[in-house]
Amino acid sequence: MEELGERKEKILNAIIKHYLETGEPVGSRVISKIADLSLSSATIRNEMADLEELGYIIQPHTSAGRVPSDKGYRFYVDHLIEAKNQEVAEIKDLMIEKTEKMEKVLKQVVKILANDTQYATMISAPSVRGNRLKFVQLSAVDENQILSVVVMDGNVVKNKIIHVEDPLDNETMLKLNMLLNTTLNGLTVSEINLGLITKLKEQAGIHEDIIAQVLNTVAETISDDDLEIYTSGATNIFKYPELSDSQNASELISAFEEKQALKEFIEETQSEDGEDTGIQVYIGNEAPVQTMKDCSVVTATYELGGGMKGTIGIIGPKRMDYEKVMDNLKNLKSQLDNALRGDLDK
Amino acid sequence: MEELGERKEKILNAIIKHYLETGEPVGSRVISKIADLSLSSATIRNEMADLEELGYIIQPHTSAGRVPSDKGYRFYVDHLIEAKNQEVAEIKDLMIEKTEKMEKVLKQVVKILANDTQYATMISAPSVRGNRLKFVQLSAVDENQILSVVVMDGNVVKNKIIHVEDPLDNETMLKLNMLLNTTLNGLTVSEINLGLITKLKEQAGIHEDIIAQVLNTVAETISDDDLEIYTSGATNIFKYPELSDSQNASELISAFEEKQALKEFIEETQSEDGEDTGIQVYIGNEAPVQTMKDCSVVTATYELGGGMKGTIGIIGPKRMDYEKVMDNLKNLKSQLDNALRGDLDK
DNA sequence: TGTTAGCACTCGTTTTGGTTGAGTGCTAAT
DNA sequence: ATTAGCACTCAACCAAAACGAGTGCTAACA
Repeated sequence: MEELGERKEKILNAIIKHYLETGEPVGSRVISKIADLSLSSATIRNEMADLEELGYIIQPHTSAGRVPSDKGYRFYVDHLIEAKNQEVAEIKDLMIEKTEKMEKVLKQVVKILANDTQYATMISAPSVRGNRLKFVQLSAVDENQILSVVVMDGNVVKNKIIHVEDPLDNETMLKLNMLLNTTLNGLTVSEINLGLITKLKEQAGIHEDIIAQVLNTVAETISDDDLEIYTSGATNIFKYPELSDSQNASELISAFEEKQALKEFIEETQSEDGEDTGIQVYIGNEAPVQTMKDCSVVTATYELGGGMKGTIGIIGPKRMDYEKVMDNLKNLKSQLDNALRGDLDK
Repeated sequence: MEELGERKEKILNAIIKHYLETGEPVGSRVISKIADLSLSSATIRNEMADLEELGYIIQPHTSAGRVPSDKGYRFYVDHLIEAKNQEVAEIKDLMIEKTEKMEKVLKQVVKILANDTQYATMISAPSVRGNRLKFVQLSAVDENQILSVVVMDGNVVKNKIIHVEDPLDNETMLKLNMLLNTTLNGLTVSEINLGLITKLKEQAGIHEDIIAQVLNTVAETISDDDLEIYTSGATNIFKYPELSDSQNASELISAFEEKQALKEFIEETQSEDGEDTGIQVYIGNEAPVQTMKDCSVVTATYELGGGMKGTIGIIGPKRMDYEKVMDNLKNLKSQLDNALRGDLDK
């Protein structure tokens, strides 16, 4: 990337900052008044012409002020990160109650975040892929129904009703439970391979269909289409005119409703290893989802140990308040860590 | 309600029908051509003037055609219901897979419905208030954690992790399980009164806190803020210009996101006993929620026996295709009945 | 050589005013 | 009671004009 020179940088920064606030194209006069470098509008104009040539800013039409380009935003954000990286994120307490259901925590978090930032937000539950089985139990609910309960590390509980033709006597039930627990306990899902399954079924004898259904439950637990995503504040989009012309808004909100696009995002996010901070910024077309080409998306990945990863994301206009958003996310990231971890071993 | 006279009725009907199709104010000429009564536009004009005076139609501005008022729609819908009541709803098979999770069925239904009608749709899971306890079980997950599983009639399963200071020995656990099951089995939640609770705790001795937490889980199961609502097609709103000016659309979609308003709706719906068909139509201000004053809402209540009730709703513009929507709902209502009932005892 | 004042120019936005046409209400004829 | 006819209304459309924010360029200046 080209070297800009201090003055140009300052001007570019001023332009972007002002644009972030107003959302209107910003002209040379404004900058000459605002920026602490005392220069006339004419000089600024010259510099702006240069900046435009370099691709950092854009003139929407001949006689309008300038607007940051994606490249401009990128510059801004990158420098922001540089500047911020040293600082320790100041942690205001967001009052996450230590409620026992992760689902509730997440719903609460995403709501708070949306409210606080006034952007659209999403959060994915930590994927339990690679998570360990902790406890399995079958119990007879009535003659033809067996309830299978599976508990994974992190207290993710999954249950399923299994239908059987003939009632199981107590003893068999006990034996099956024993078998399942001793065999599966402590395993990750990926460790349950075909050999193991065959062995299990063999030992279960005539009840192999039950085993199959239990394993099915386990498989479901980590299935990808089950990746839960919570969203909030989708309608905040309407607060930003550049996003809210009905065509655009409709698509965006649709994406939020469907959640399919969000999943793609989260996968992308988690694969692309976010540098040290774990925070990533996608500006405009950088986003892996076409629908969001007019937005910026800031994501953070949180981890719970044992490879459980989740993603928080904020979707807003390109002129979002990156500083605030990134601080917020950093903050939340650590709090989430605490809250959920605390939850786990409490 | 005033008597209209056949001719006025015919004209009113023609106006509304035409308006439903086009969404444009309809003038006297159009009606004189369309309606099978051969009258000149002038005559129609006279009649229209009358209808306006009676409040069935409205002139948006002096030199425009007429548009149905809420009262007009109401007239139309009421007569529609009268006419349709005799007929048996024709049942096309919607291919609801008999998957075992109610949640999935509902999500699927609401999606199909939204897709089919092109309106916004919602569905509430059948409330288990008044539902019976079928099975309770505690099991030790590890030293400090006990998993409590509660199964209600209709196979609604709820679980909760309970934290304890000291591990429980096997025997105690067995005793507690026995106690809980014998005492609670077959009871509805409202039947679990204070006396019972005290008695239970007494018998549990030092483990009364565990009992308390189990009961808590039961209480949560039927708590009102837990009333699950699934929605789909909220963005269909954008398809109807009269609803999609950004102010309106934002509020509406917001309502869909928050779901609070929808809850109010569903409560209203279920209390107000929908006549024989179980289908209700709210036009404009008839809706109990202010946000929807420019919409019409059609709801149907489905029942699963044992007092479990759920509500399906369709939210669209006032000029929605009532006929289609009501047919659709009637249809779905019965299918849902089958699918979920089938699910229950399968 | 870098900065600045001045000025002509551009171009989107807003305002204005005129035209159009669908639709009405009223009146008089049928 | 119905209808033809006509004057009237008014939102919608369109083109021309006025506006003004902002530019690029040039010439003067430190």
